[in-house]
Amino acid sequence: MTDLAHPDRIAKVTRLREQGIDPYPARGIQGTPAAELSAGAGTPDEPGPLLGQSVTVTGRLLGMRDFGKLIFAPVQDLSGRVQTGWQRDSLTDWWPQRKNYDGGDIVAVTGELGHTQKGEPTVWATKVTMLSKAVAPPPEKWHGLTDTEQRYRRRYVDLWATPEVTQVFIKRSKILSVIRTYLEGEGYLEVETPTLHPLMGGAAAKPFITHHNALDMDLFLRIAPELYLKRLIVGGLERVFEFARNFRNEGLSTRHNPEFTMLELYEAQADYHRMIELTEGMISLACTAVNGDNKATFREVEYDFTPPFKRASYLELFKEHAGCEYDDQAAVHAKAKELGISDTGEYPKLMNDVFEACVEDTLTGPIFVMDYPVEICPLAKAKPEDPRVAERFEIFVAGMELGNAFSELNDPEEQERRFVDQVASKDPESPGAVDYDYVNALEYGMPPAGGFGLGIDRLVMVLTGQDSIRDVLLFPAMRPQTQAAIETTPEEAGV
RNA sequence: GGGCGCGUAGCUCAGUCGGUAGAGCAAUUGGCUUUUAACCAAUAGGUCCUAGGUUCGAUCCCUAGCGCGCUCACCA
Repeated sequence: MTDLAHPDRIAKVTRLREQGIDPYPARGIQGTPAAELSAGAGTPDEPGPLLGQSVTVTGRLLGMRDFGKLIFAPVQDLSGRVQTGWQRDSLTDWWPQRKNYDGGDIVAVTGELGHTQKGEPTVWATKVTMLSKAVAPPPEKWHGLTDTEQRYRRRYVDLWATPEVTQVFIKRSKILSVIRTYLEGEGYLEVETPTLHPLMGGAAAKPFITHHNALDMDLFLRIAPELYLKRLIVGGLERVFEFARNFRNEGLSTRHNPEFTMLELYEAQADYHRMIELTEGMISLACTAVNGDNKATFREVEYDFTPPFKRASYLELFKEHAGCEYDDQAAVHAKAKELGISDTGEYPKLMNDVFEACVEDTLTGPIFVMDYPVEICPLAKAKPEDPRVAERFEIFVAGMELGNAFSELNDPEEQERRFVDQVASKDPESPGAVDYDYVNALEYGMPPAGGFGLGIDRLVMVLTGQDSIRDVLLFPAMRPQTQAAIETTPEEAGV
């Protein structure tokens, strides 16, 4: 037992057992959702279809009020709450053990559905069954859990103590479901690719490194599924998508969690224009699924996701906000200095840093930023009409990058050259070795293809109006709380 | 990693201009058959985040650390 278990409640567990009652019975009891009972009872003036029927409700006891010979005991389940009324005269045999029941306990209550004098739908109990005794007391009934640390650490309490939290995660599930259904309707195949990668690639980020004992080799937790999914396009699967959990060994913020979910999809014979169509389609559907229409309010600003979204050219945005041409190195260096951006010696990175500093905050969105300089797009195909830029877009909402797409590079020679350049780069986030197996895949011929990656967590933030990525992750990354957890090394844990 | 803020009962919070702490809810006991933040009375519950320092005395002041939040940096 931890010190959260209350001695009085532990004593009640013993008392229940002494009375021959199992406080943790093996079988559950199926009931009717609380919300259905509330609705089904109607009002005293307009009785609902369930009024007067014998019903059962199963859930957590919260907010009990004891009047001596009558106890009002609301029961909460996933659907909501319904009040139950326990009367001594209807529960004669059971009555003496009522004191073994506390707020937080999981119970089943059976009885006739009726109303109180004030018209509150109420299950008038003829039977009360303990399904699980809570030895830890619930949070304070009015304020609930407000300490964000406690909410994230003890989500198993937060979810029922803060009902809005549950709604966010129900919406997250709906968003995933709608996107999946949409893509399947477009002929896409959902696939799963490795999470343990022998080489890092498909994005630029610091990786987590782990070790496989039997193979005696280091492996990277994937930072992106991109190169595997494109291998499947070479393999002829034509349209594939994956809800990929990616891992990046970088800082935490309201927009960053070390593991996050990215939807990536690839479509043969498509280009980035087709990716725009899919992006607009899935985001609009997802928004409607959770908000009823194409509007979502995020950080006190309303966004409209009715297609088509705005488009703007990277080069033009650069000129407009940075005040110089993207390839005017002297001017860009001057601008970088003015903004206090450190120069790593890589001009394309510096140029893009200037773009991000000058432009990103202005991208209220939803907006597609189109046609990025080819130097910062190692996996994208150059635009035939203007080889200075790659056929790539990023979609922004609230100044936040939500997704990234391009017409995929499928020239093996060009790909190999760009990989070699990356490896030679001083950037510590560049891959350490060329992925020759991927080059080899391209040598077999990858059809022209469009690809797209969408940050699911950020999309959920925007669509559900949550300011922090932690509020859309059930268990956001936190430092371990207990000293024991900190001091237990992997070896001690038997790993 | 930098800056700012916070850390007191199971929960939500007061408070002590330095003399080892209180309220409400939760819990326990008693009362109450129509409440819905029920009510009334009583009881119990605290390493005041940790470790040093200053002091006759530290929960309070100082230093360091730990944890959390916000923010900046980082972030294809």
